Amino acid sequence: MAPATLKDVAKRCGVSVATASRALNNRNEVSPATRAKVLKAADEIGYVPSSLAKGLWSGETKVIGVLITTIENPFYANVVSGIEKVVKDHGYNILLCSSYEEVQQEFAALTVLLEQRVDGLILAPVQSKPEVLERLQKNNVPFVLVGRNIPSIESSYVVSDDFKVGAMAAEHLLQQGHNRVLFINSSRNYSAELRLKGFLQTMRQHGVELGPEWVKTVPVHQDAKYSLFEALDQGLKPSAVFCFCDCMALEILGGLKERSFKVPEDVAVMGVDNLNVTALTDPPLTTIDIQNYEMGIRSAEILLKKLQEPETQHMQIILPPKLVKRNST
Amino acid sequence: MAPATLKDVAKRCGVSVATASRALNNRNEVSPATRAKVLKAADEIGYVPSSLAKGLWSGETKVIGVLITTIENPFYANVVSGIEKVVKDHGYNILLCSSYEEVQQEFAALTVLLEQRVDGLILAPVQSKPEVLERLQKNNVPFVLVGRNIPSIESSYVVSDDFKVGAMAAEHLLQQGHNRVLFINSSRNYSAELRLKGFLQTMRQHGVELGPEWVKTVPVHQDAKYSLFEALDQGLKPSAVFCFCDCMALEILGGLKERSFKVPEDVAVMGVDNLNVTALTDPPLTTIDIQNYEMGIRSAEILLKKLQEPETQHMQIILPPKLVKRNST
DNA sequence: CTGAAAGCGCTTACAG
DNA sequence: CTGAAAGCGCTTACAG
Repeated sequence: MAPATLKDVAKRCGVSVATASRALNNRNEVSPATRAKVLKAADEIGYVPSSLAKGLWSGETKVIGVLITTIENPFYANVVSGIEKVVKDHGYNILLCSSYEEVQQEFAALTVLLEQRVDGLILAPVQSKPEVLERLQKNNVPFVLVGRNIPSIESSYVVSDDFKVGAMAAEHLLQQGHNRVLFINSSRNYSAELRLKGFLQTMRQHGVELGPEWVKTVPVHQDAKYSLFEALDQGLKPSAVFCFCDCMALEILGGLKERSFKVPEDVAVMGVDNLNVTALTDPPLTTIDIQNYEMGIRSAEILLKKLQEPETQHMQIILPPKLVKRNST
Repeated sequence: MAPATLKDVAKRCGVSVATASRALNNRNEVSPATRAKVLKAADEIGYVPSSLAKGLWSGETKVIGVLITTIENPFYANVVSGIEKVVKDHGYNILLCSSYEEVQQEFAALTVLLEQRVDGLILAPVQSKPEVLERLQKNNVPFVLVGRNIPSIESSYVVSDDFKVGAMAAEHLLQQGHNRVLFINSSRNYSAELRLKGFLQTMRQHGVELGPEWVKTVPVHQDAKYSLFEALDQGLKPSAVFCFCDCMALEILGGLKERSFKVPEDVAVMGVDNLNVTALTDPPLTTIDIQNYEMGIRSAEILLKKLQEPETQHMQIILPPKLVKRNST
């Protein structure tokens, strides 16, 4: 049985759909008696207005698309949670899509989001190429990048100072006496590029030149520990491992355990994201806090502003990273 | 600028909207030449069909509502990930809502989901009362419960054998020599009730009678460690703590650390969910695997079946729990 | 204060 | 094979 319609409500209390609509939307042209009658009828038959019909008319769906790599990464769970907190208060809902770090899936998800006529979009793009954003611009959908920027295109974004993240890690590890540092990096998104750049440059400034064998890019859908194993099997003897994110750092912790390395005595490990659990791992993980939740909050705020005032200038927020020293380094 | 419409496409290549529609939907009444012309025009102006208009016509939105407590709990991240994997392959998308364990927010989210005319719903209900489900039934929306059942109403669900989860924990802890076990439980959802029942009954069967002071219910939005502190401050001397879920167990681990208890020497700890991180905590956490991801998969499969064959009987799946013994007990 | 009518963007009988 | 028309469930000028 199809859901009740406005027509059903109108019929039940003997008014026109126009009047029923006005009564339910609290327009002031309706007499109190009529309004009461309509509300009662609507309640009795459990009427719930259709966002589809409303959206078709108004041009807005009250739905925000959120396109991330995967919600299984607690970093994004934190971000999404921040987004949700903000948009919910303004009557918006979240349509969640995942790219799983695959360009193709990202593109497919984007199509879905456009079909659903989301009012706006918050996304963490898979790669640093502009195709996806160009499509969004072409379709005139307001969007905000979160966590990762795409440098070749003008847009709003909320990111961490990723160059500094890399530099900060290098400085910390150098200070702890490490110069044989393996960098376990993500695939080619811009944040990964910047962190690498900051990391290598800082190492170099301190006289440590790391060849390409010291940088491993983890293939999508693969446990980071295999990248570590690959390095070890190639004869590398890292005294520390710096990971693109805590998720990878946890995998590295697992890999080191498997190969009977002690952390931090044999090998130090550090990550990025300051996930909740990192305070409780064995050993507690040194990491860099990049304000995950805050990123979600800010990106949502910017998007809402764009929705309210379409002429808003692009806004760029770069949050300062903060070292969280624990016992893994 | 509003998105391109079918009318725009039709105008651009000089056909009627009817023909344009048929060409784009691969209906076989269209001549190849016309079809090509239409597809070209659609591509040129970046036409993306409106799900709103389609949905209004067809009565289906291709959107599945997912209503959980919070995506920040990795258990639900796993579940949602499983759901997503299944529904995506069938052209469905996920509208994600959170209740934050509040009845009121759950109800509000439900309204939103109904307004958006989701084709179906997968939810982890906040409490074990039937109001929410009655509303769904009244609105004739197919739904599947995941993780938590509501016993007073006939429905489809995918859950763990929660009584057994509690019993299993009790048996394991008894076997390790514990009879002063503090149960840190969730608020009154049915899984929590069942786990408690299984736990207490098994303890009793082994001659261990635990008074109500040995069961603490964690208030919503509060770190579980405070419930532990409360018990300790009341003079309880637990030799072990069993937690409703790993999230709480992690918080307990934190609390014990804070109060300088050694785990498992001073106090043993165990949780439920077998979250990824539990293998890497200090110490690695003993837990019970309840097949989080699989729950998502199965619940989505059932929902899809209901969508395809509305007359499908209710289906109940009770997955067997499995003890994962690590070093925290 | 209320109703009939038009229209939001689609799809599909119904004619031709 | 193609088009004009009706309708999905709403909202809002336009009359009255």
